[in-house]
Amino acid sequence: MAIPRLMVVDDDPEMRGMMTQFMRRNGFIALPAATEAEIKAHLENGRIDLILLDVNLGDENGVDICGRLRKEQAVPVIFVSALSADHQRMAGYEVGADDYIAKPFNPDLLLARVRAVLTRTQRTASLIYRRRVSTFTFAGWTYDGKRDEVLSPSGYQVALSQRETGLLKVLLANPHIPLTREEIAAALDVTGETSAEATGRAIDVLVGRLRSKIEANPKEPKLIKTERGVGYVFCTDVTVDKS
Amino acid sequence: MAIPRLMVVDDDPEMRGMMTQFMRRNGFIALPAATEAEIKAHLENGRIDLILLDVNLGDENGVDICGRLRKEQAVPVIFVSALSADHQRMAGYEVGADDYIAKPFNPDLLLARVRAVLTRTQRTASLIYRRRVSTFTFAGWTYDGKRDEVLSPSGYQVALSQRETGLLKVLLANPHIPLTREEIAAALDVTGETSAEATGRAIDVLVGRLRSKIEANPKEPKLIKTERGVGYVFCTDVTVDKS
DNA sequence: ATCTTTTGTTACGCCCTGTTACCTAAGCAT
DNA sequence: ATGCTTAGGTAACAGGGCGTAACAAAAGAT
Repeated sequence: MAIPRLMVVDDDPEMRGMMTQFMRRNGFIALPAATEAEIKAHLENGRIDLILLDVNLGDENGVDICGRLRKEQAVPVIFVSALSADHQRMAGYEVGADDYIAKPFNPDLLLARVRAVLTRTQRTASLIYRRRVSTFTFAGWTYDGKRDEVLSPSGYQVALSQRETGLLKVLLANPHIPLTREEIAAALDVTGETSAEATGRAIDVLVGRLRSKIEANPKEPKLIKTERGVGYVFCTDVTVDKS
Repeated sequence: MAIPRLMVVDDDPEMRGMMTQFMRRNGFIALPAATEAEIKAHLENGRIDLILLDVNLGDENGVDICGRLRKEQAVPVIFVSALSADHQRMAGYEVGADDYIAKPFNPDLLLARVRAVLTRTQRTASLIYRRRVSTFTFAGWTYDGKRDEVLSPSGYQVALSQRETGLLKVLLANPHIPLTREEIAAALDVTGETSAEATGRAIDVLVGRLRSKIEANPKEPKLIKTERGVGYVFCTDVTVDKS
């Protein structure tokens, strides 16, 4: 994909310049901004893949700005703060920040988080538009990419519901990558398996149903593992035979 | 196909700009408009594939405008409204809106709806104007494009009713594309097989009858699949031998 | 006019899917 | 270890979508 375009928002000129330079030196396009007006200007002037947002912007509050941004468009935001107090962290997450990092930060850690958020959002995007018909193989199982059924290692046909197939597709597209329930729900909605906003424990139940069909022992899942506090991972290699 | 050209109609400059930018960033051509005059100007200056229309346009009412637009030309319209009241929603649909979304909206959801409407209208258009007489082959079956019968893979003649033939034509014209019951009904009426507005479960029954004639095992359809909550798909490649 | 064929409607039942509730397992502090 | 708290598994339930048999209405055919 194209070079990621970041926006660095900080009212302290020195910090702002430092971070901008740092991100540029590491291969990103970085645009500095100090005020909400500048943020908006940048957002209107071109694609922005990620915002590094200082929590403390003098008169303006970064958390509030983030809240407003997230209501309008889905730009990923990483909070940067000099105050590593936990309640701040919480406030940030509730508004919909994608991550949080405290000043002074380890530059490598910042890079890692930025890349993580970028690949995460990229992932969902790639997931959404992936519609190719291919045959997938995992742990002896086969899925032909279109039918609502899988072939077990012993060659048995196992019928899946549409929703289960959708979940399987999402997992197959993201092997070894832990997916949150929100990501799964979003992918299922957009890929058009069915509509319906995911509320409550729907994903848990769905995972359970799929496990009961493709796991040898659903009590001890080998394919779809639970990442406690995070979500689910499909922890098997997947080979794709394009057709 | 060409890049879709959208028109964003909203009297709030901020909202208008934001939505315009957002659609542009996602690969569309987006033209902002605030008044009915601007709408008309844009419509006259070039092709418009879809209008995102704010319901509340100060003095003018979006619903009224939509009604006038639809009388003149068949531009798809998605309503955007800050008021998610149901009667508003209904009013929108009755005028002929193609979809409806409430502010503040999930950007991904908006994108999904826009894409859905665009492919839907593109599809029906191709469906309506396809009238050529050709011979179609699918999964060993043959349909000569005019008679009310098909030849089975083993060469048997299977008589179809007019309505069943119409459904088959619609499906043949749209392989691998899920069609809603409304789309099917509309296509059946427009292609002139018979008239009659589709009410209730007519399409379901019709699909069932066609399945019983051309599916080896109607209980496990291989040709006409059900897309739960959506409609039906003809999931077989179709070859067309022009005559 | 009567019979036959086509086509839409209704009703019933099955299956899919999200919600709820309860229980167990995993952390965590003491 | 023991008890407490919370996340996750899952059975049971409910609502709704879909297949389809049976009926009714409409259109031809004889």
